Amino acid sequence: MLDDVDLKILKIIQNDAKYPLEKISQEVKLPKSTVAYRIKKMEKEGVIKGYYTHIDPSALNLDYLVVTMIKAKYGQNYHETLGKKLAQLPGVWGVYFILGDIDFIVIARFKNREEFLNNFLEKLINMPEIERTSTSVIAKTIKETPFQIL
Amino acid sequence: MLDDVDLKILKIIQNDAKYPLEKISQEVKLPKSTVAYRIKKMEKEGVIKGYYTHIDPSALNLDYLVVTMIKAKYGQNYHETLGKKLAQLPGVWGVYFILGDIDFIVIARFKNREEFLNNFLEKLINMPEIERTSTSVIAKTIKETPFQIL
DNA sequence: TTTGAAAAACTTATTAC
DNA sequence: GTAATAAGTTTTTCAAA
Repeated sequence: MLDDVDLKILKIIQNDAKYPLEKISQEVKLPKSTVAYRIKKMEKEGVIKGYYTHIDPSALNLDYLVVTMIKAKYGQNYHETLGKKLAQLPGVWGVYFILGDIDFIVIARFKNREEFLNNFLEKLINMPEIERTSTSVIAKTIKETPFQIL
Repeated sequence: MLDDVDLKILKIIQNDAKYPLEKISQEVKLPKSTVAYRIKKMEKEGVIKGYYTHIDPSALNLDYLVVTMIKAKYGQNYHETLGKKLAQLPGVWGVYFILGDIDFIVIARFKNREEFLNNFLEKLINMPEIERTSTSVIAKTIKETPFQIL
């Protein structure tokens, strides 16, 4: 479905969404219009899902990061509803459903401990689908490049 | 440092890096040149760290996702060196240093179980700084929007 | 730091192959 | 799917406030 040229294009734009068509065309040695055609096609097919601006969280004082492990209560569709609820909590950017002793890993960002407690942990406690939770504070983000996949 | 207009601009472009200046200028009710000036300023100051293309990992068959918990051996600068080593492993996009029983949480993406074993786990095993590891397979990514912070 | 206008750069549309 | 050109947009520059 994707050939080498597509991959080369993706590799170029994944870290620089505004990289000019002209330069891409030089690097892949195809005319601008062809590169444009291929990019549009990948957008339509869902290979390219969007173009994001990477904003430094620290600039907004979002320096209180946490990872929370969640075990859901055993029951019918607890996982389904709980996953959705977790994804909607303010500050939460990552919700992963995993196989094992824990059911969910949630990664979230807050301004400070108070916001974490009031906007997040307080709400977790009131969710009936949750059996237990365990939160760790992230002391340092060493790497965070989810969209760098090539 | 950032005023309401800056925040409004960031909010618009965080999910659409290619949103035209003209439309932004209409929405914040300031001329294009002013909006351009502010964006450039935020780029220089590091508030805006880049523009990424969101590529669907499934399009590249990167559907084997894992979360690995790592405990480092007790020692001098094990954490520092280990953190760097983990960040360089292929497939790894998230490395978080946490406070608690575990030292690192690593999130990575592979094509299949074999690539995970050969390119990742095999290498972990050979790192002398590691005390023990525990890996969970992510059954479902419910949310993953690290750069959506506004 | 803001602004408007002009220039430069970039993207899209069109057509043909 | 590729390619060339033309048309249309968007971004950048710049002098002035």
